[in-house]
Amino acid sequence: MAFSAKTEYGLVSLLELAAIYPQGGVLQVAEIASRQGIPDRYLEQMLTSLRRGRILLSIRGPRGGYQLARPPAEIRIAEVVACLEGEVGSRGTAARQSPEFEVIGGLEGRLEQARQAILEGTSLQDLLDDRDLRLKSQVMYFI
Amino acid sequence: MAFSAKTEYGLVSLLELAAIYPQGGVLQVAEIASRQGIPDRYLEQMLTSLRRGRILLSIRGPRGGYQLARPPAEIRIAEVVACLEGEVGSRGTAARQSPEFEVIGGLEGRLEQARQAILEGTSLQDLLDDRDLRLKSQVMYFI
DNA sequence: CGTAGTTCCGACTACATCGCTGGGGATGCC
DNA sequence: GGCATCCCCAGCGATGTAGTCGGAACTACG
Repeated sequence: MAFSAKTEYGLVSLLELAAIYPQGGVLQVAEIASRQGIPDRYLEQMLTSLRRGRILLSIRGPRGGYQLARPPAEIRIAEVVACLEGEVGSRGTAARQSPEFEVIGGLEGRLEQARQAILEGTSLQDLLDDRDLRLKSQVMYFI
Repeated sequence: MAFSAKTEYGLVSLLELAAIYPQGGVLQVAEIASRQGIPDRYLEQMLTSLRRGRILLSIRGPRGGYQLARPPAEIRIAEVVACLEGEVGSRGTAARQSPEFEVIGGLEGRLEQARQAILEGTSLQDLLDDRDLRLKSQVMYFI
């Protein structure tokens, strides 16, 4: 898996919220959790992270829930991923100081860069379009 | 870090061996370990994995050691990485079966594919060339 | 105003993996 | 035979991951 469970759970939740964003849609933790088969008390933490990262807005009290803070086209996946799996102090051990380790470090840099390019180049809207395409073809297959 | 310590250690060792491959070079675990500042008993395990993956040959007894099984240009980094961080049964938890999870899975697939393309497209010789370039510019800076 | 439905916050546990160490065995040159 | 080297595998501490829990804070509604 390229993503941790945390990241996956957060992303599917954002997808659900993105799908109903035009209607100013709000969903509760329990709704998303039960529909996606995710432990709700766990999902809670991801949505809290996303709120702190200003990707979600929360509404407290009865009839509360979460909604996107911005339109799906303005939410880059890179931002979401950073928000969900960031928070780890002192990334990695200080790289060794030999030419060989430097070369490997360069390769790692290129890998990270390629990954980042994809995540930066993908918006929540893109994933939503992907989902709608799948749903549509699924329906046509059903007919 | 894009690589685990295991993978980094294995790669720098291969780089050292690649540098002396034309002379049919052999190095011992202890030599590589001390020069790169790696715990030798740990490095031993990586080199054993690489031997099992037919990337290294080993010579036992006094004046023994390890050498590349093939020229550096014929060793793809993808193969090395797979050999070093593979060995984990049942890759990841079975992906959930909702359209949203499938979309995320697709994104993960694209990420893995981009990573794999880089690792497949890079040979040990490429990294060696990179290292030689760094060494050369380091020397010129020294002068 | 009270209550019930929610989000919010932080602590806790169980388990796996990672980085590393250690004990001995096998092999082979001298 | 002795020593240098690789070989195999067991275990250990620290860290991270996935998930659980108790309860406080907030707020819509009757």
